[in-house]
Amino acid sequence: MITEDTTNTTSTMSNEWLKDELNDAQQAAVTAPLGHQLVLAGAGSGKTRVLVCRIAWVLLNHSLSPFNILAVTFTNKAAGEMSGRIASMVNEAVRGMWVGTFHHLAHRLLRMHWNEAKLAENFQIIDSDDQLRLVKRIVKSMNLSDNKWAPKKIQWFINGQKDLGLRAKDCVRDNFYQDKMIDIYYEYETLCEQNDLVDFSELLLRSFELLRNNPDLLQHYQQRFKHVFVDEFQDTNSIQYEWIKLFCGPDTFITVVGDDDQSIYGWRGAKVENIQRFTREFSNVTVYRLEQNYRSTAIILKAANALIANNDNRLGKELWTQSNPGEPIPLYAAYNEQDEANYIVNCVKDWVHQGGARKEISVLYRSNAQSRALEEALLHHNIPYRIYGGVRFFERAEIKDSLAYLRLVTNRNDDTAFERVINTPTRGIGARSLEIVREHARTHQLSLWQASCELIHQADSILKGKARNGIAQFCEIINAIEDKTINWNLADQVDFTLKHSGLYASYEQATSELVRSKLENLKELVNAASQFVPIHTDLEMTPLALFLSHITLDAGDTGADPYEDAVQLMTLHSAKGLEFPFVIVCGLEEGLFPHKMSSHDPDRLEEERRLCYVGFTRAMQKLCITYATSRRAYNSEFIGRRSRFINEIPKNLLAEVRFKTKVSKPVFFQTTANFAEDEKPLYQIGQRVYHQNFGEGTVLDYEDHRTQPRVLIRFTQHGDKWLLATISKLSILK
DNA sequence: AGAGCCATTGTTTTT
DNA sequence: CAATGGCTCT
Repeated sequence: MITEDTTNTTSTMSNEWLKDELNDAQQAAVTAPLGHQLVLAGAGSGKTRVLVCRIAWVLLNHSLSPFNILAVTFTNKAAGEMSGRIASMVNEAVRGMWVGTFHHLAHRLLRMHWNEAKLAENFQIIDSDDQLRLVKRIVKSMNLSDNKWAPKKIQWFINGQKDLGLRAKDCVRDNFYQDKMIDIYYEYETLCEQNDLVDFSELLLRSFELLRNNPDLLQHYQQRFKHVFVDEFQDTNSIQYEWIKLFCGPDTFITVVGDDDQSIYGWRGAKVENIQRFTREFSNVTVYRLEQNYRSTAIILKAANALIANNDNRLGKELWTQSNPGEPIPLYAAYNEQDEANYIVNCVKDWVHQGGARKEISVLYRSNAQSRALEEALLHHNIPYRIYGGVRFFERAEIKDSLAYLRLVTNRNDDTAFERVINTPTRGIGARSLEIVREHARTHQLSLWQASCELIHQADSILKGKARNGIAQFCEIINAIEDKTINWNLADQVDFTLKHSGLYASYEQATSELVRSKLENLKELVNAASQFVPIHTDLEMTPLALFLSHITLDAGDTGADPYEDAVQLMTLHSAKGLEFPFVIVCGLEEGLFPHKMSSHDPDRLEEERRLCYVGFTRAMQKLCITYATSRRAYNSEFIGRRSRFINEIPKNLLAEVRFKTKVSKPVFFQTTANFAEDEKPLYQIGQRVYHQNFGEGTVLDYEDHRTQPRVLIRFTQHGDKWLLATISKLSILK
């Protein structure tokens, strides 16, 4: 049933390399006798190296083949890095080894055993965007107001239940509110079944049930996997824990690696307690601690340690380093978010002036919305940058439209895809005709596709004229794409779909720049298809089906282009597992970081602090932190205090960039305009001004404790200058 | 049927 | 303030 390479290809290496490359603690973990292991690995302590070496060690010294290894990570990046490093260490080692994210491996299981999992062979994976649409449709069809029953809340609820391993039938009905939620959950389950759709949480839950309900299968995998490795164990949720536990048979050893101080996914169900639970539920677990940090300078590490020491809920661990102290951490108090962004731009310029590369710099922020001010500033100064997260490529509307066609080609029962593109581009099918199709589908228990086919072929169809032609045309398009391109290569297939669906044409007509970019995106999709190399070739899937799965599972996980020298912008969450020579953590204000949604609850506050800790510990040589006194949120601007996290860093590690201002009496602008004495504008920090010789600049500071009041202005072209306030002629820019 | 306008509403983090 | 959704007008 399962055919894979079982040859043992690993015996060419000696063990000497371990002695040179690893410190004592690392060596102990790597060379330990077989058994259950818990490795508590602090940030930058060589966690991945230990994991990789341990796998290599087990292969070399315990006559196991790669076939016996299961290694689970959270991100594709981590999985890729792991298999790459193992491969370079042990010849050809990864063949037959299962290395991947929870979601990938679960997906793989379901593809291999779709029948036992009670799925259609051509089931599709939906992302959270599709999921939300589905929930919206259900809420509407149940005649519930989406004010009271916010689709996002319901989506959250459903995923939460699935993460706990609960089906709709297992949920406890405590009150009216939950009752309704569970009803919707039921509807959602049915809809997914009918449409052969599987969401992210479903991948895990379904594959868990698959193994639990099929003892033969379970036994097969338990015997196959002699050694299981789990990375970032602090981020596992309930179902993932159970999932892992299932794989561990009586003869399976398991190694988990984690750091309780870096647990930042509690909000989506991750349970740090899984670490302690692991030591309880698996017998004779040996605990290893990696506490020497190799990444950061001593000052950065001290700051991070001091910060995290404020958390009560810790397993306890103090990182140390032999590195040199490095520079104190610059702390910049910006006037507002623009000033903050400009300061960051200057940091980038300085770094580059000193011979650094832009791609060595990462700017980290709490929420995606913060990227805007940064983008504007970087754009304005022509500094190449790259944003991770935010609106991802495959989430763009035009791409989703294209994918909907491809999904229908793969599976006609995909109603979500059907609804999305039945009238995109417009072909004369309105809400009324669509409702007829929906009604027919509902009464006859058909998919929308099947209903359409029946309706257009009935002699006395309720569907008339234009709409009927439109639907018939649509069905022909889908069928034609499949018939014609069935043996074509993937890129041509996608290209033909875009042509034949009319999507290309609909964007080609328009002239606006916005629409042009959409056309570019479509071409980029074809390009992505041509670049696509299927990995799991052993699965019996068409290249198209593999491509579609790949897109939903790997969307947005595009790593940095090594040739592109761009500043890296990302949230603190997506920075986990990465490191950069120069890290800037911005927006350290109460209410933003820690976020106000988390400030009330002590547990969630600790998670915010861990997030900050993660941010600080990404830095290798230089760390810089900033906050803004005033920040434009949605309607108004709000004045924030500096984050408590800043105050938790010992003063002597910080270098405040600002000068102390001593203002005893108002200081006025000398402007080019003629103002009456009493209406002369006051200097304001953050104010944009223009100087005849120096051009545009921003007021950074002012002081009047000397005989002459003076003002510090940061000019875009000429850098920082102190000017005499009453003499320099400045005009105010709005 | 479709475009465009107005109003409402939501603002954390994501595999 | 932006983005989405619903409504109206053509």
